[in-house]
Amino acid sequence: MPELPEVESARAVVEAGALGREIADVDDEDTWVCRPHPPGEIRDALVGQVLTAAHRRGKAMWCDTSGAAVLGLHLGMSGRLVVTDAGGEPVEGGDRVRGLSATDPDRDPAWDRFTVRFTDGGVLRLFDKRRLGRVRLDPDLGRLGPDAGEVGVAEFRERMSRGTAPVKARLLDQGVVAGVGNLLADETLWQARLDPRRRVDSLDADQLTALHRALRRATRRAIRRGGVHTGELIGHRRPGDHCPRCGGAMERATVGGRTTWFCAVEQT
DNA sequence: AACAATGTTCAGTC
DNA sequence: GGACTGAACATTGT
Repeated sequence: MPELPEVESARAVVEAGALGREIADVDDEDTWVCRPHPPGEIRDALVGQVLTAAHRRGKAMWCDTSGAAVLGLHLGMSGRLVVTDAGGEPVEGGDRVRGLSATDPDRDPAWDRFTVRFTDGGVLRLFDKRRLGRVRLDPDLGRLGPDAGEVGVAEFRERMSRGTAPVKARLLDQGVVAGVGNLLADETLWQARLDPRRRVDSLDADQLTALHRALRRATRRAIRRGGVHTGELIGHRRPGDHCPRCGGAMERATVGGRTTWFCAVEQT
């Protein structure tokens, strides 16, 4: 699930429910998710501290603590954050679409990959079926581009137009602009009526400006509505589907290594 | 059973 | 060295 909008939801949940509570214990035994930290290293850095702020840039999220550590959280392909209060009730915050309640049958505890327990009985957990999420101390954010929902038009044009890659591949490059995933990229390119396979050096200034506007619109709209799966193009990504705007056949391709759906009539 | 999956990274190849 | 591509990563769902 997680692209920028989902991560923003997760960040809001942490901000609303996990700040200022003393950390009693941490389960960091999953050495794959917590690599390169050996078991106990993250726990030792967090126990006795409180989280003081929750930040996000693109799909990267991190928490400041009262100690020296910064806690980096990445949801990967399928990760979600669940914060529960002392009574085990999930904290509401940003995830309006499918909250994972404590009683949700979908919430197999075997998929808890990282857990922070607070002294008041509350819990913050990373729930991740595919285990591609990542927890680490002092994450390196230096290679991330500006956030996709915040980047200005001039900087966007300058960063996007460099090189010769297909425009979708460039959108997915987190070092160019941070936060765009496969679904948001398809949605954005569809809104901008651009062929995902087009090389960035073939785009003129007007098209780059339109792409910027489409990206910010799609990103902010998805945040507002609770996720990328609220986009207009979702549900039109199967063989035989049609463009919700013009009715033309949706076409499938592989661009930037990802399955790509676009309207072959309108996206040129 | 084979393949795709909303992400990142690393090994290759220009 | 930079830009770019494709496979690998771990696991689940179709």
